[in-house]
Amino acid sequence: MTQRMSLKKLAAHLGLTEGTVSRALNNYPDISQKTRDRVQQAASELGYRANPLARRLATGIAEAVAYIMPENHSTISEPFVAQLLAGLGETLSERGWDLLVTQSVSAEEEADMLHRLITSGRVSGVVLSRPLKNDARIKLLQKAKFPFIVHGRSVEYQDYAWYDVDSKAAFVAAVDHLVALGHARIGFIGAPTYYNFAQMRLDGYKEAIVNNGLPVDPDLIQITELSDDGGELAAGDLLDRKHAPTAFLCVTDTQAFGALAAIRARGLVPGKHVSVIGYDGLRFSRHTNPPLTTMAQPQAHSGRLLGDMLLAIIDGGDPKDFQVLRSAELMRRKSDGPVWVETSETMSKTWEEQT
Amino acid sequence: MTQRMSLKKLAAHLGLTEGTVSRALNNYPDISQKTRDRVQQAASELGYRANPLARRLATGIAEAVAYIMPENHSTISEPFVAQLLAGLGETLSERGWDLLVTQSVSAEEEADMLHRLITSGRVSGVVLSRPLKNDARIKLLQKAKFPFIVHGRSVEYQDYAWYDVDSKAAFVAAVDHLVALGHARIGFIGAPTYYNFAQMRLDGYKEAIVNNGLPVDPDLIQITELSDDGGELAAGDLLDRKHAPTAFLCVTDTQAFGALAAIRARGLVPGKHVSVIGYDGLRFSRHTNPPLTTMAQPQAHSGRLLGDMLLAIIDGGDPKDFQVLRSAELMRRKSDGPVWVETSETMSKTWEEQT
DNA sequence: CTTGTTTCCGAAAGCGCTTTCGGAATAAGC
DNA sequence: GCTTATTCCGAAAGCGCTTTCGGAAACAAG
Repeated sequence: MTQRMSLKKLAAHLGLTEGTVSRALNNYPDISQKTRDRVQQAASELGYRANPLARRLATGIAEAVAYIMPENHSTISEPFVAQLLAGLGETLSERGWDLLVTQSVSAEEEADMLHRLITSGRVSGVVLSRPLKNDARIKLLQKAKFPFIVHGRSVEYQDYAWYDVDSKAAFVAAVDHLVALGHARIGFIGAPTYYNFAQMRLDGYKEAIVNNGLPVDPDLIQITELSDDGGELAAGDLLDRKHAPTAFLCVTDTQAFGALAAIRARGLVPGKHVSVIGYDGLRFSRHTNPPLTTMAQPQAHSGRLLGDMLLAIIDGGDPKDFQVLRSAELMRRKSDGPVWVETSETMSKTWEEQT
Repeated sequence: MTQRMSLKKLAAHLGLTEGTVSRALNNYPDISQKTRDRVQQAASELGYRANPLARRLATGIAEAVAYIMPENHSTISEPFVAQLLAGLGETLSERGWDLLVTQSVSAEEEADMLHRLITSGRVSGVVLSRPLKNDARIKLLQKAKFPFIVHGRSVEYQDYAWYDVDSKAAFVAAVDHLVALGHARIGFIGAPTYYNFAQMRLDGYKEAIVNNGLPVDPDLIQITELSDDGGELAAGDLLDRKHAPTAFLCVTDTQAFGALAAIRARGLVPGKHVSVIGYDGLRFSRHTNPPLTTMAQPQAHSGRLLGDMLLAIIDGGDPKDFQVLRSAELMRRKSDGPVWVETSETMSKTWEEQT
């Protein structure tokens, strides 16, 4: 362990040329089996490992992939990035590749950052997350013909690879579920619709409302920020109105946490007086008060899956062949229930007075 | 944008030598101000950016840092890795450096992985997290004289850089708080003590118990896994005993979630019949039932801090000069309260019957 | 035994940058 | 005006590996 082993030293030790040793190690066909074995054994005995930087420069293959973290890290909105990174890292390490993590400061800066990243040669592929409705990053990557995959879908999703959960269908199911419970005034707590996932969930909500013969009431739709506070504010606002909704559908579990808080703060009990359903299926959601009913997305091996798909594309696969849509499932806990029927006594009272 | 700009082309364009252009761009003193300006302007006009791989190979500086993710990603035990990564990434990107993320499969493999990582030249520094009591990784890095910083402390923490929260003191404070509320039988729900943080918290607990003139009862100490389920099992076990504790101290908020569940499952109300205090101060903890009282650690800019310290060490700073200890604060919510005094009626009844 | 094939390895040119060294050109010193 | 210092740039040798090309040696074919 005096000095790091180098190809040159290995070659000298074997009485061979650097080029020959290199080809022997990389299983070139023009090396006899005998010397190949000799070289590989010596390499492992001396603990030789090619310097990745040198190899990458020589081959032009970065042997690394970048994960672009979504912004909004100030909220608890990213409970699964650790899981996703673990999965990604697992796939990559099997190939000996590196996983880079980057994060943009602003949206405009992000395109710039991404451009620098892919032209710098540091990575051979990119995984994007939480795409916008009309995402400049996707356009950029497509134009550059750079391998990438996106976690989620943008509006036009024909031509690139993605992994997503059908949250529109999930919201349809959630609305249907609530309607079946007798709810007719269902509040929607959403996120800015430049996020395509927010748009899709809103679409699902509206579609299902209509299909159930209910009116789409714009007053019942609140767009707010992706945090518990956002959810609390939005739900509170809706609850304080004349015709408060009897149920809430939230775009994320995190917002649903806030909605629960808003309901409790008004002396009502979630799941009894007012229902709320979240989306995500965070492990944590079972601990809320009451335990949150939510549309759980299968996030088990999404990291691995994304990694495998990206590698396949880097290897020359057609991105169009890599589009997988999973579906979410209603995980019923305690925050939903039949619409609260007011008794004759309580009929004329306000919520507050009922406590 | 036909072909990526190279030093060679830039040099040709300027009628200069590659070496000269390189030195001009890197502000070497042996380049006249005039040509330096000329070069730098041309470079920015033509959008030239040095190829990082080539630069790294030539200089021997990896311009990258690795974050070793803690294992246990199956639990929700790592809610802040996203935040930490964001902070780290921010610091690094200001310098144009990369952030690598790796994760080990097994503990033994980790030492190997780490050794390969630091000898491969891919990174200039490493940030470790959640050190074990006697951490082989730290020894390895020290022996190799490789720049690193650890998030948390190991047993011997004189000679290297670390950032940690004084969780021992936090547990002393928590015990004092509970004792002041009249609690004399305080259960401790801990984690395997090969994690040094688990050991330190246990030490704090024991020390405070003794200082308060109470007996350290081994039966009150449960070591379990770092998850909500672990906490629930451990708390349940304790609650079902003859002399159940009147309060729980949990090593993490996540475990505390489980403890709350165990208490509620037995028809008791946390914060009234049985107190529980967690540790971490997760944002999420305000949403439990009831809202969790916890020792909140300042995790605001830990990522940035770790990054800055590591860079300073890489720049030649003495690791011993980079040791910062923050303290946690009691964040009182609703899961703690004075010890439950049984009335004469309930005196002889069991917990279950009281509901 | 010659000619034509294969097999296998050496030589050398990169990959795109950095950095040391030496020397021409210019400025300073007397 | 000549010597001694400075200033500034060119030349060249790496960094540690890969990959193409050509040719000597070994083999097969006639």
